[in-house]
Amino acid sequence: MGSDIGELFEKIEVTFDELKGMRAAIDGHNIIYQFLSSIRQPDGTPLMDRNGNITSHLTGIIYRFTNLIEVGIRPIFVFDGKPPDLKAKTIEKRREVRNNAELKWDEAKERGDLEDAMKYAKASTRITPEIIQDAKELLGMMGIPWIDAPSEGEAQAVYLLKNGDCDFVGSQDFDSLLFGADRLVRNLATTGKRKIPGKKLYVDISPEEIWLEENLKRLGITQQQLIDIGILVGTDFNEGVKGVGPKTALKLIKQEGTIEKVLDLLNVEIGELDKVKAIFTSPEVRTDYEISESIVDEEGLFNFLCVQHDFSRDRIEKAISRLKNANKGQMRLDKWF
DNA sequence: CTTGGTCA
DNA sequence: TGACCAAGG
Repeated sequence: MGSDIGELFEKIEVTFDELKGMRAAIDGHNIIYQFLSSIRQPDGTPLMDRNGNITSHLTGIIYRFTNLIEVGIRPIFVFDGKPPDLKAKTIEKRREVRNNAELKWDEAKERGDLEDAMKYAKASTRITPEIIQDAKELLGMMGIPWIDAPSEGEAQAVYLLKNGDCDFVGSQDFDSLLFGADRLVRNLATTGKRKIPGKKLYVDISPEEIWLEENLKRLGITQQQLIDIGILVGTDFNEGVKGVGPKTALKLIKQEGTIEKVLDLLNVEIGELDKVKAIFTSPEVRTDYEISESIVDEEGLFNFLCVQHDFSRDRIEKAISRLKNANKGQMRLDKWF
């Protein structure tokens, strides 16, 4: 979300075979946002049931995670709790951007500009408590465990990783690296086609992993210095220094050693620096969670998706049977090893 | 985003 | 098969 530090890291393409059997801590907010913003009609309208409830995220979750479970990945969703106070400015700014985009979406629709309509519709994506609630209900019935973080979901996901309760963090964002995620996997989807924004061009996208330790070694920095770089560039919790991007930040941190010295050199300040640092170095996490994969609630899924939310019977029956078969395969495998 | 039909 | 595309809810 916040940190623009992605370009500093080396990404390694990875196959699903290599990820087979692994537990993935999924950043729930991140993936739901992606589904909501991308699963839309040409004029930007999201998928909805007959009562006008948005269902784009449910579509995304049922199909993508059926696929992932079928290839042997075991997801654990982590949801955001209460944001740190320092995030208030970011949240307010996002709300303004959303409201503005909503107006422009309407205007674009009126003048029949589909491309603009889609652009502004995506920018107006809003995650409501109902959307999160529906997602959790669906996950439960799919047999996918989820937990609530007390604060930042990414931080909780990294705690799971460090605690041995998952094998990697799955997110498009790089923030988990600031929290110390040893292994981050991006593009965790089985169908690898993605549209290039604004163009009618599609490229093949495959999963890629980022190993934190190797990257720190290659960059010649410590974890603390990576956090310093993130803060210089800007995070959800601070604004960052104007004119300083990832490359400049890396250079300055390597040259000066610490963010304090860099700020002295540039003669600028970052408000509540120690508090921002602490969000990454000692984040608020829950340690008393329980992760339990459950069985597929066939009837519940059919009722929730088809009866309540107007999903196609054929498609959902197929997805349910694939889910059940995948789980059976998993069980058998567990018994053998 | 994913599915599933069509067509070379 | 694989590329392409409309539709999904």
